[in-house]
Amino acid sequence: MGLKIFNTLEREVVEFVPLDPAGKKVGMYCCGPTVYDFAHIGNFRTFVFTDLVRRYLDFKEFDVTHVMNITDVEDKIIRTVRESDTSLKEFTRRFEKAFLEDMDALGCKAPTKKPRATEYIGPIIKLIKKLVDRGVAYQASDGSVYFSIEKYRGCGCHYGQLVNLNFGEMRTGERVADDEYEKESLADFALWKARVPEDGEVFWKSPWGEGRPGWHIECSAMSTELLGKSFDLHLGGEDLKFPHHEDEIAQSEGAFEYGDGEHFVKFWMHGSHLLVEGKKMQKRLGNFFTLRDLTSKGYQPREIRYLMLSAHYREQFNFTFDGLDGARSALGRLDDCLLKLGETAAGEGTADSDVISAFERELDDDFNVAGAWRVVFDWIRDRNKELADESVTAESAANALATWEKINSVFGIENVEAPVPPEIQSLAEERQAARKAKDFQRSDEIRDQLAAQGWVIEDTPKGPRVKKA
RNA sequence: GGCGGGGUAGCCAAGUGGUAAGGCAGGGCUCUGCAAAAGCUCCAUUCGUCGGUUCGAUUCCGUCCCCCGCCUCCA
Repeated sequence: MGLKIFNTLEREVVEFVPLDPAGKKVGMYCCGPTVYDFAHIGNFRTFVFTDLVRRYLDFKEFDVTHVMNITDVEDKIIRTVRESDTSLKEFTRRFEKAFLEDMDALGCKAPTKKPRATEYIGPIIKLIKKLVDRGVAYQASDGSVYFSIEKYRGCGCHYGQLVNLNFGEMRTGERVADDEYEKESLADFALWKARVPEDGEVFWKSPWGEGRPGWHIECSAMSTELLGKSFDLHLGGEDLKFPHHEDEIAQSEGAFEYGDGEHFVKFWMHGSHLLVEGKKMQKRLGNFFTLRDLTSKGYQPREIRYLMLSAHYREQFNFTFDGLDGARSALGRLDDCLLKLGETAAGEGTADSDVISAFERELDDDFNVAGAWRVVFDWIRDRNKELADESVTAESAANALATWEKINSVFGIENVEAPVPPEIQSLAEERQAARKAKDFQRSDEIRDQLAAQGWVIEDTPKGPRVKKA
């Protein structure tokens, strides 16, 4: 069975065939965070999407090198550093740490490599030098180095691979006016920004004088440095298609020699944005959430992850609190079933290959997570039926758990069981004694008391089961 | 204005040229001391609009309406 993905480059769903002749190694690059603030759940939708791709490639037994950059030098960062007492490093490391903690909480596997832009200034300069030497970049009178789209196109290269560009028809809004540099053409973009007083102590030496890298160049430099001039997969949010990814292509294909049919990146994948209650997330609308905002409201990261994994990555997704509550219920159903299976299981199980291949068939189809969840929930219902009519054996339960483990290696919905505190446990025991004595008034009192503390009791034929509400 | 993605039950969300998965919420029943959990069951004659093609369209074509994203340092 082969994986098919929507390749932005081709604008259609195509078979995923890695560059590696053995079909084993996969180089994957994801545009990571700019660490100037806590990331919001919209950002995390993209990272949960890239994690799904990463995990599924692992599941398919590809040998994946997953690179995610950390952008730790950028206009907003420099401004904030200047306005505060911290150093660039101190400031960015703080948010990098927070970002990685959030990623971990959301069940995202750590990328193989997490290069920081500031630690790749050498390769960045090397790459810009290549572009200047090849005549597709120039230093302007302001000292900055720009990429010339005209010269690039003149070399027979194609600018506008990911989006259909029509510069004449484009709206050049306020954002261009902000960018007052001495460029030859409006479409040109900065590779190296000459040092200005506002940059403070944030600068590096280069053949073009002191300055700092432009936005796009870091990704070209780090990806080609770590994955080679051609690699398999590049992912990011849909807003990055243009200009960021388009410029990455231009910088890389402008700098390196590519043979016929060779490209910087073979497959591009873009995740759609998250809306909140039907609207774009904006601070002034009050619908701007970080992961920490949600966890402080009592939501669990796994619930957020589940919610994000309930919609196709190329569909715009509407985040709602109703949806988040629904995610909790759905996960509760999974947890309960798995808990019961765990109580019965013994020995090493074997995953049910029919279920796994049905699951795989769905994900092979450009990550049809909804279809995959259908397979999971149909399977859960069957397991519950067996549990209800007591036809589950220690072996079948173990097999079911092995099946789940395989599924969960892709979905990564952690099920951390809260340990039952001793005082809760003793209350539960007291209630059970009251029940035995048919003192239902007392036992219901205790149940209410437990509920008030966030614990629920389920009476089963095997005795009471205490779990977190 | 240019480019792109959508409109499927109360909500979220798959899907197919042959008569609508799954999840959440809701109703009923079984089980239970009562619950909870679970099971069974009900819940879109209908897939934004209007036309067309077809034996048959939600699925193909065209029209229109609406929503959303990008258009130069935002995932």
